[in-house]
Formats: sequence, C-alpha cells, structure tokens
Amino acid sequence: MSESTEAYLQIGEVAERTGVTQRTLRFYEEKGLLRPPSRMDGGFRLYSEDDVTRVAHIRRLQNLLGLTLAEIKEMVEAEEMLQELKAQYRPEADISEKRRQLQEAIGVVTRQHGIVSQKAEQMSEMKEQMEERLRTFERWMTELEQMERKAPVA
Amino acid sequence: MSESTEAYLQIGEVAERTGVTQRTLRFYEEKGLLRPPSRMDGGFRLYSEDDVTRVAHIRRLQNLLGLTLAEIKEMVEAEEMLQELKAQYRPEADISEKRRQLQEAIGVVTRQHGIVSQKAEQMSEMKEQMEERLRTFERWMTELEQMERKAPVA
DNA sequence: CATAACCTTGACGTAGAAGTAAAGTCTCGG
DNA sequence: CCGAGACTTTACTTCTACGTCAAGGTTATG
Repeated sequence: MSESTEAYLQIGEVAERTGVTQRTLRFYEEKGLLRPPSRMDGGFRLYSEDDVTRVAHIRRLQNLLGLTLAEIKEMVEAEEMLQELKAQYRPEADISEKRRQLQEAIGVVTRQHGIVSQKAEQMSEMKEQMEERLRTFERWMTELEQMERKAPVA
Repeated sequence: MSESTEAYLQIGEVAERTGVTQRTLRFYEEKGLLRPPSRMDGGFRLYSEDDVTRVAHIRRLQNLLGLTLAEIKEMVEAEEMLQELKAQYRPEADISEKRRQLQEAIGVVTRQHGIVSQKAEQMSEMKEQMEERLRTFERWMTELEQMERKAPVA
C-alpha cells in the first residue's frame, strides 16, 4: 500500500552490497543480464532492491553452476517473463496467452532443475569418494603410528 | 600379474575417448596437469589408461567445482604424491617421512572435501527452491485451467 | 559557488583456457 | 619405398569476463 520507501541505490552502493564492482554492474547491463536501471536527471544509475537480488542470483548461477553469462542471460530472461506474469495476475488478461507463458516458464525452470539435480548428484558422489579416501588415509595413518611405536625414529 | 596388455594410446585416441581436443591434452601437459607421457621413437606421445582417467578427473574438477587449472594442478599433484606413497607402501622407507606425506595428503583431501561439501549443500538449497517454484507454477496452472473451463476461449 | 566524492562513457588491457594455422615429421599399409 | 593420414612444435588468434585508466559531467555540502 505504501509507495515503497523509494530506496533507490546508486551504483556504488549496489556494488558494495553485492560484492561486485561497478564495472561488472555496467557490464551485466551491457550484456542484457540486468535491465537498464532508471537514471537521475544527471544520468546516474538508480537501482532497486530487486536489482540487488538479481545480481546475487546471477552470481550464484555463475559460482555454483559454472554457467556462462550467455546461459545465465537466458535463465534471467525467463525469470523476467515470470515476474511479468506474476504482476499481471489479474483475470482480465487473455487466459490462454497466460497459459502459454506459464507453460514456458515451467519448461525453463524444469531445465534448470535438471541441471542442478544432475550436478548435485555428481557432487554427492564426489563427496562420498572423498570421505572414503579420508577413511583410508586415517587407517594408514594409524598403521604408520603403530609401526613407529615398534621401531622409533632414533 | 600380467604385464598389462601394453595398450598404449596415441593422442588422437585419448582425445576421442576423453572428449577433449589434442590441443587441450598438450596444453594440460604444458601446464603440468598431465605428466609428460612416454613417446615413440619418432616423438609421438603414448598415453596410458591412467592418463585417460586423469583427464576425466580434471574435467570433473573443472565442470563440477569450477576450479581453475592452477587449482586443479595442486590437487592433481597431491594425488600424484599419493600414488607414490601407495606404491612405496613397503616398510623399508623412512616412516616419519611417510607420515609427513600422508599428513599432507589428508590436508589436501580435507580441503577438497570442504569445498565439495559446501557446494553440495548450496546446490541442494537451490534444488529445493526450484522445486518449490515448480509446485507454485503447477498450482497456478491448475487455477488457470479451471478459469478456462468456466470461461472458454470463445 | 567551490570542491570533494561520485558518476558517466570510451577505449584499451589482461588472465585463463583453449582454437587455429603453418610447416614440417612419423607411421604404416600396400 | 611411398603416399595418406596422424602427429610434432611454434606462433598467432579468440572468447569470456571483467580490470584499468582517461577525461569529463553531476551531486551534495560547507
């Protein structure tokens, strides 16, 4: 109901809060990963809280899934569409059109989910292997220690 | 017990089987990720099955964990050391030296394990979020379908 | 209204991880 | 022994994801 505290952020603030550089923010914008933010009269960029969230999201996709910015762009665009869909959630609009959009959104997220699931599984496997290894090492270590007790270092 | 069928592989074969290019194999060698393989008299590289495994391992570390080749090199070197340690597992050698090596190996794998654990956990979170989303979408979808039944498309 | 702090675009630079091309060498089946 | 195809090294190029100036415009504050 409130006009939302008009808490617009300049690029420096966003940079600080997201942990990326200003250059990176402009770069993401240039690449279509962030929508061009609004501007002050003088031309300074004014970001919203949403943009901060977006950047965090982008970074997660980068770091966790190792996706390229191009791939991330696709995802982010789908999310975009989704936001619109959400905003337009009034019954007036064309229902079958909404169905189509929703269908597409489901498709995108399903694909994402597939990627994440697969990676997550491989991760778990890897983790298992490492734990197995560590157990082996610990065993060797105790063996070595016993040998040392029998024949000390001199 | 058998001399192992001497199944040496040329670079082209290895490339095909690992899915990386010949260039990449030479590049990894140059960067110290693969030990220089043996050669034919004429200079052609001769790889072992082990090398194939190594490449697969490197790729997993790259794709799954998103490590740089430099980081992977460290890991791979630790594994190397470990292999030696395993091979030398005769009681003749200096025990305290072995202990030291083993200690180091444990350190390396523990660090790796930390990375993997963290990522795995974050992945799971992400997966959860996506599933949550999908459920929401499905709900919307059924709502839309009901609306459509009440007011058909024309 | 000066001035420091912040921002703008533009252009060029860089590190990582290969791709590609060139020019020559090896291997192996016929 | 010879030619096709596989391989060698060297060198240059590409692509991604930014970093780093440079030169100037804007905003907030005393």
